[in-house]
Amino acid sequence: MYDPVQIELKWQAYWEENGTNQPDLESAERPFFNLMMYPYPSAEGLHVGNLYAFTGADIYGRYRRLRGDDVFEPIGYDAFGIHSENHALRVNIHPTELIPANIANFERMLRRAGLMYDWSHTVDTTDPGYYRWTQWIFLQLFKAGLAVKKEAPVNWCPKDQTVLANEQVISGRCERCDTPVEQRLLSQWFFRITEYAERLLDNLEWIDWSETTRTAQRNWIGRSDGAQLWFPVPDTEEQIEVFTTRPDTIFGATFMVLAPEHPLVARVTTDDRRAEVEAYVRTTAATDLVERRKVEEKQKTGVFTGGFATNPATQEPVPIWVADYVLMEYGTGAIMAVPAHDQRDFEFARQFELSIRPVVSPASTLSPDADPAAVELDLDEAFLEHTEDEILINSDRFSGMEADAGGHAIVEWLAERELAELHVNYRLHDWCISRQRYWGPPIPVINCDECGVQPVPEEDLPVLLPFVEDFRPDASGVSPLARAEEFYRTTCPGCGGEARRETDVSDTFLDSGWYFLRYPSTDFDDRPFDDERTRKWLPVDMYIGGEEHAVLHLLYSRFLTMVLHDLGYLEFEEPYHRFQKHGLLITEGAKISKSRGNVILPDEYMSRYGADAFRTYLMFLGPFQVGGDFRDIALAGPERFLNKVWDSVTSAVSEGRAGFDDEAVERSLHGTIKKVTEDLESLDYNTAIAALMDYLNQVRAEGRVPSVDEVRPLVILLAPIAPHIAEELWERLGGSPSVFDHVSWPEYDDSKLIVDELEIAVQVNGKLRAMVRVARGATQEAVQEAALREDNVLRQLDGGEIRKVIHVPDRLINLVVR
RNA sequence: GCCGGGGUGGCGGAACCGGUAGACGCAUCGGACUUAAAAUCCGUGGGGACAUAGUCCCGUGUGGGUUCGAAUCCCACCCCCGGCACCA
Repeated sequence: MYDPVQIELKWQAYWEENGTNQPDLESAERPFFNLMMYPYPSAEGLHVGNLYAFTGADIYGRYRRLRGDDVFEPIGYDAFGIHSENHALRVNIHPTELIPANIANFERMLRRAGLMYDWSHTVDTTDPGYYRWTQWIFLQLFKAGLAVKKEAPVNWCPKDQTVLANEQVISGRCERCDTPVEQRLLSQWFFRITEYAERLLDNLEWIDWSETTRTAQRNWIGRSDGAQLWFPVPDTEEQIEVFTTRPDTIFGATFMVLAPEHPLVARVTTDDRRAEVEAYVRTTAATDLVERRKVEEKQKTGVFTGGFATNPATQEPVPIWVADYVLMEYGTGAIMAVPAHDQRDFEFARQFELSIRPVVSPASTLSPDADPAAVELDLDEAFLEHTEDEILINSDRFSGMEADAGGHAIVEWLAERELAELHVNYRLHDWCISRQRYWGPPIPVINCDECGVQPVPEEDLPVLLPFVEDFRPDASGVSPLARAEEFYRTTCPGCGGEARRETDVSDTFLDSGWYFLRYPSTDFDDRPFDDERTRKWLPVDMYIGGEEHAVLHLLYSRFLTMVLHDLGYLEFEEPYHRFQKHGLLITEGAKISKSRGNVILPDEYMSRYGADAFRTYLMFLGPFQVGGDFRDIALAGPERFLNKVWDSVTSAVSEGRAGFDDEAVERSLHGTIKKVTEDLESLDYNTAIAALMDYLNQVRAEGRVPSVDEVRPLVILLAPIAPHIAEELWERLGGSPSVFDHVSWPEYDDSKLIVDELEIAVQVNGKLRAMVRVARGATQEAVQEAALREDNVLRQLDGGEIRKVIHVPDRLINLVVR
């Protein structure tokens, strides 16, 4: 009988010895780079969710290989970062010890899962030979003016006295001690990704990605078209700049609101209001961002500054308020408030009894003889929706105009006085890459009192992460590296004087932003990526990964690729030809997580059923791109299926019959090849497996022993999904190993799919009443004649007159009597 | 609130462009083999009515609509999952 574990060990050893999975990176003729998102090597080991994703990607790679491509399928480890560091803190083992052990464990598990990895080209982001080039990329951005240092708020836990990453703040509280988190201003490094916002958005039009992923990126970049407007502050030189998507509503701007951090707050505040305003600003600063943005508590807060600005359209003075519902990091940090047409402004106006002036209304709701420049309206809530016939009202000479056109006219009119211009605003922020942590690549700059910020010379890279026994973040709010004197004390590359190294490390997303560029070039240690290798293998042909990275990782890696392209290092500006997301694996209807205690260990299942059956099951339980429900009882199906495949092929071999003696089986074979080919191409693995099961059921019908020719194609079609058993059976069929080296994908013949006679559905008034056998391509007359010979059809017709006949050739006929 | 995905037997899920709903598999039940069990094989398999083969009615979240014909298209609504969220 079939012993999966033995066979799997045999073939894994064969692949390893013969370099089966290592394409010749120099001379491959049809290079195909099949990439999957590399994992973070957790202490728990390989998660079934990881394996689900890798298996799905691997099947596609193996399929391409059988189609004749030279497939390069590498794997690596995203081993730096907060995840790894936090885990090290929790178990109190130094990451330099913990991470290599985790990686070794991962590699062991990955090797037994039958993945087509080229183990001679792996990447580990914590290897100095890798992060040297991560630092190099930082330097290229620095030199191009795309890496800048500026002040930004960070999350600060006053009890633990440490900086927290956003991921560590759970509903405004520290994940460790539950203390409400505060904001602190720190000087940090940013990559100016906003410079690339438009290009990142434009290219989404043509890259071959899942639609949902492109939509997610579009939303994240968040382009808004509108106008920049300036509200002068009387008796000063100041103007308050605002961004709005509704310049058409400017006549309804009855007050202004500044974010508490806005630089003009102090300037516009009058002396009698100053104490109150400052108190408000201080309170806001002490509240964390997450808490501050909770929208559920509808109560708006804010204070009047005592100051006024001039509405450039009405020339009326409008009061200036400060409120935390205006965010400094979006737009200009100041708004013109139009309570009649913005729900937030409306609520604020109601609460503080500010005036509300409607300026847009559907024409149909106004009385025909009313003057649109003087309409009285009482609103219960802001009027937001757009109607076909909306016109401007109470807007001086623009009243009566269609709203959109009116908005344009208003901007043009104000532009003459340099008080307005059209403007595009993005939700996307610059990418903060500084981390006040230990476990990451040190940011390669040196601060000199004389020369200022100096980049580390490229020949001095890598800046090694020193071993620091106590890697805990501390009260200072700076990286633990700031306590390592032998690390930060250095000399200035400019003047040679005493200087201090940057002690922050960079974000993990910088490590993962370029790892795919490294894979083909891991054998070069004097360059991040070799030009020739890169030209041959990149951009990535197929990238499969989780939707959770739809924005951050996929956006950052697109950005870095564009920058490296602009700097002349890469010929392409988009890193991935095709990206497909995979679905989420759940179990018994619930999300898989450690806290639920329903984590599934692939190791156990692979020992019990073999990697092939486990792979087959994972791909069979639902559509790969949607996900599915893991129930271990259902593993029995794929296990039986592979057993039957084994049984059929081995008995076919011992009987040794060739050819096709059953026309129906041959036809079914061609149908199966067609179906499986199409399904693998579109990643519909569940239905591909169903088609293989179906075919097997047919060749085995009534205890039949199939011929060798009937099962040989089956073995090849199965190879991407269950590679070990396919190798073994291929060898037993007399093929020379590896099946992936010596075989081409079966072709189907359309002419073999044609049947002479088929069953046609007969409907009466749209309801199925009978099936009739007719010749293929039978005419409507012939089909109708056959249908009218059926008792049941005649009974349903009940002698009535046939008023209409719908005939779908080779499929259905519908007789309408009514 | 906004964006995206989804709701089909006891369960996981099929169904191209509107054309035989429930492929394939799991579980169940019945049978064969066996001293017995496991494994294996054969059969059953949405609900209901009349009914021995059969025939009819109902049935793809809910209510309407378009059509000869709707799981599929349109309108309104309910629920679930994921992401974003005071974005001006």
